Amino acid sequence: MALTDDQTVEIAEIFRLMGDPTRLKILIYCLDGPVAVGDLAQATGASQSLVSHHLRLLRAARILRAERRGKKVYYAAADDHIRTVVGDMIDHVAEPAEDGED
Amino acid sequence: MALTDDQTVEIAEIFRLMGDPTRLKILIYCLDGPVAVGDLAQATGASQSLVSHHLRLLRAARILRAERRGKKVYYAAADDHIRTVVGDMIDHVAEPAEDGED
DNA sequence: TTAATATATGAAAACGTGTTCATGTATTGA
DNA sequence: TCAATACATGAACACGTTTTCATATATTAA
Repeated sequence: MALTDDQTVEIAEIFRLMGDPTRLKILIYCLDGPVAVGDLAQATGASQSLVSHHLRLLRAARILRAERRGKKVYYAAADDHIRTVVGDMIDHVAEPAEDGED
Repeated sequence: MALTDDQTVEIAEIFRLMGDPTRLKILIYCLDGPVAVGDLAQATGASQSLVSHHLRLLRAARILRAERRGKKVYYAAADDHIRTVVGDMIDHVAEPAEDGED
């Protein structure tokens, strides 16, 4: 599986966006279904403004997608790859360390 | 699957480390087996010093593990979760975009 | 021990990112 | 239209990170 330089940079960009605790919390809350911005702010403990800023980045990278219903805007994971990647990482952290580490 | 705050921060840290193009290139080259530092520098086009700095971070986070053989030090992915996460992400980028995006 | 090769590390420069605050836009209901 | 709710955005501050350069450590061979 050979990647172009652009593809590598694209993947790095997605990982980078997942690499901030506030953004990752937002993302995890969105994994199981659409969540409104206000609810994300409350769940994460971050300000509404900060959540919106992060949501814009996650949306631009196609990690989340937005859908307006009336006054509220609901965000959800863009696709199953995102869910799988985060799920794998959760497994990685949950699992006891493997043999031979330092 | 509920995560503690510490676990969320730990996962974010791993994603963050994968989120730099130079580091991600290093990581991808290490996915299929141990690679020496000098070879990583040549493959990525980064300086030996920069590669070493990045390797230290990847090692500290248990994303890569090091093994010395004579003068050379070989780095490889620490476990299968790492391989799986990167593999999923490669699929994500390779796949055509899903329906309904903007 | 000395030289050569391979890797690691400390400090500083250059650059980028997360967060807050104030304000703007969109939607609904009266 | 006016007020209220929900979300988005621009600017600026504060902070952290990537990278380079010089130098140090480890291993092997002579």
